[in-house]
Amino acid sequence: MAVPIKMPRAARKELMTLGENIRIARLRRRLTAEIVAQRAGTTRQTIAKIENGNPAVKIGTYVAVLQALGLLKGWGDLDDPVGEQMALDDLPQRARLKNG
Amino acid sequence: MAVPIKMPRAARKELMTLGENIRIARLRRRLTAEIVAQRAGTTRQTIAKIENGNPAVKIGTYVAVLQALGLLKGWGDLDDPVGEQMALDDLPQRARLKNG
DNA sequence: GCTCAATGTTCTCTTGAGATAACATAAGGT
DNA sequence: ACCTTATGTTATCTCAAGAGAACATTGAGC
Repeated sequence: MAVPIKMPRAARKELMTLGENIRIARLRRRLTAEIVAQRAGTTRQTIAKIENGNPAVKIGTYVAVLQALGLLKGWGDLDDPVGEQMALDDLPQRARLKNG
Repeated sequence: MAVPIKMPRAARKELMTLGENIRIARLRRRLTAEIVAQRAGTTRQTIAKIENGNPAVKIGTYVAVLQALGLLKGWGDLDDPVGEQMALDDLPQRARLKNG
């Protein structure tokens, strides 16, 4: 197997958590990797990569797999602690750093 | 720009939501795409792809970006409705479909 | 414990993502 | 309004992800 990409520990851990959760969800539904792969339009090898937390998998494949497991809805909603302190109206379209 | 990969509507929409949320989080922090790209070890073009919901971006890059914005923690925790009805102890290591 | 399907693992080949650079456009601050 | 910089956009090139196949291993169910 290809050597996993170099990544910060925390990031790697989070990906492994996500993969493990996906595997658990799959097994709870008694679905084989092959079946999920077909539904998601990919291969079982890629399903394995996802479940192992391989960072070199396209987000589109992840989303397709989540959808195949019925876990997609609301997935894109991040809750941002900073957001609670700042209205959307105050957002600039661009971030300006120095002197302009 | 390359033509986005064919995907189910719901999946595409969820990705666009995630990208928009990432953009909002970035702007709230007054960070340029360039800065976030540097922190995440990628380029501003890829940041743009993420914010536009392009499904052909590696999950590792997403995770790095989320980390750069302080949004990583807990991201890999999916809540599975099915999970509430089934203990982890009952999980098989493999999913068996037919007669074995 | 036997069987066979599910998963692990490795290989080759093709394709497209991502880096880099260059230019165009537009928003923010003064 | 101006000027600077952030972002949009496109093009080229490289390299690895992903598909597909083939074989090894292991677990679920009988």
